[in-house]
Amino acid sequence: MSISERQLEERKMRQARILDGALTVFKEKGLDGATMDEIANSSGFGKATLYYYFKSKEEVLSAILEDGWQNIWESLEPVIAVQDSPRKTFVNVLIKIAENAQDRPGLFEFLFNVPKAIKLDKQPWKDYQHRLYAVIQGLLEDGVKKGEFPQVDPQLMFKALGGLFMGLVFMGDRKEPVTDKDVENLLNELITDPKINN
Amino acid sequence: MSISERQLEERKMRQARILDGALTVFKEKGLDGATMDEIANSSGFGKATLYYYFKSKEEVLSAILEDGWQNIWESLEPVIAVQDSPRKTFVNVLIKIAENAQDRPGLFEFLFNVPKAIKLDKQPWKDYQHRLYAVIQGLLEDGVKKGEFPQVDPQLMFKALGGLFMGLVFMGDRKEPVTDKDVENLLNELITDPKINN
DNA sequence: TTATTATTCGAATTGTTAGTCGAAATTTAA
DNA sequence: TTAAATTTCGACTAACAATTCGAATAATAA
Repeated sequence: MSISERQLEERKMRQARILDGALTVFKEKGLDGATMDEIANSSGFGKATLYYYFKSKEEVLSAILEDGWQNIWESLEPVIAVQDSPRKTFVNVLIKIAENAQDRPGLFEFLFNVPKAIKLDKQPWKDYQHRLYAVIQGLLEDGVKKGEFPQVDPQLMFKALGGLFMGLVFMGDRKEPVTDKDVENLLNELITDPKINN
Repeated sequence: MSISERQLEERKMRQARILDGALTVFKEKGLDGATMDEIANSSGFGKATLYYYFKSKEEVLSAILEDGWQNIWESLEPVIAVQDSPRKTFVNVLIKIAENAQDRPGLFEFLFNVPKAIKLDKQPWKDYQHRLYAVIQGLLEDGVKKGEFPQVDPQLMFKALGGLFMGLVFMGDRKEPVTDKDVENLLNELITDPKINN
């Protein structure tokens, strides 16, 4: 008899616990500043135990990113699958991401910001990231084509919205969920010419 | 007789050389990944010599940032001093920054991106950075007040433009200088509603 | 119960790197 | 020319941190 279902589950719990502690330390001390000793402390295990569950420090980091991106992606799939106008789908995607971010504060900022500081390819989470960005790009392009967005180069819009959206979701002390009103406001604020509104 | 003018100058040259090599290594290996041995190699000195010119690795980094920001700021001062419409001044500021960036490729991306990865306060270059951001904010606010920009929350516009501008200056392989046409395009692309143009 | 397997962990090991030392080479100036 | 000052640098040290070791403890199953 090998390991039981329950045992497997508990193992996953312990791994998650380690990942949680690691995230805390990574965020506080940075990727290099974080030590395995601190991660061990912060997650309530002895240092050597970490190596029972993960091959290396790098693998701990990878697991955080892999897990996180997989979660985002899976929560997004149903939203993307719905056939609707590009603009509505786009708004729903942003809302869903914001929901995720609110569920696990800290994790998502990490997910979106850490990659800049990482070199190694063959990181499986990059695949999720690329898929997400491709979907958003696609929605923007379709939306622009159908006149649902201003006739801006979708690339430009992507970058501008990126900055704005990160600000909305990650900054500030907002505790309430992000609504479609919020996202529509974002879009309107970005593209409204005062000569028309005033 | 103490050190001569020429000697002082040569010393500065050597420091600059070290800073150049350090920048290369920092960009390639990251702040923590960069070793003093590599920096020594890359700049053509022995490791111990680095410590003759700088107290520590951290001081090398500080010097890069301090130098860089000071240069930006000093090149910007005359542009800012000119009394003109906020929008024109704003455009000129962006152009001047782009010029700087083209003069020393690599340095400016570093200047604008590294700060996120740094903790320690009392970094004198932060002062330049804050001054620059304050000026830009001020120009946006004045410009919005005078109707030269769309009636957007200047904070939002700041963030959106930040992303776009970085894209314009740092990405791509563009070798020609950034013109006011480019910047005006940027602004127009961002704020133009298709219902008006088409 | 008892043998086997899974889990835990502090101590030891190993490798890495920032920073120091002391001597040598070079430059300066008298 | 030569003594003092400046500059250079390879080898050494000390600290720190990732990873491994090996033994102990706990859970499982027969």
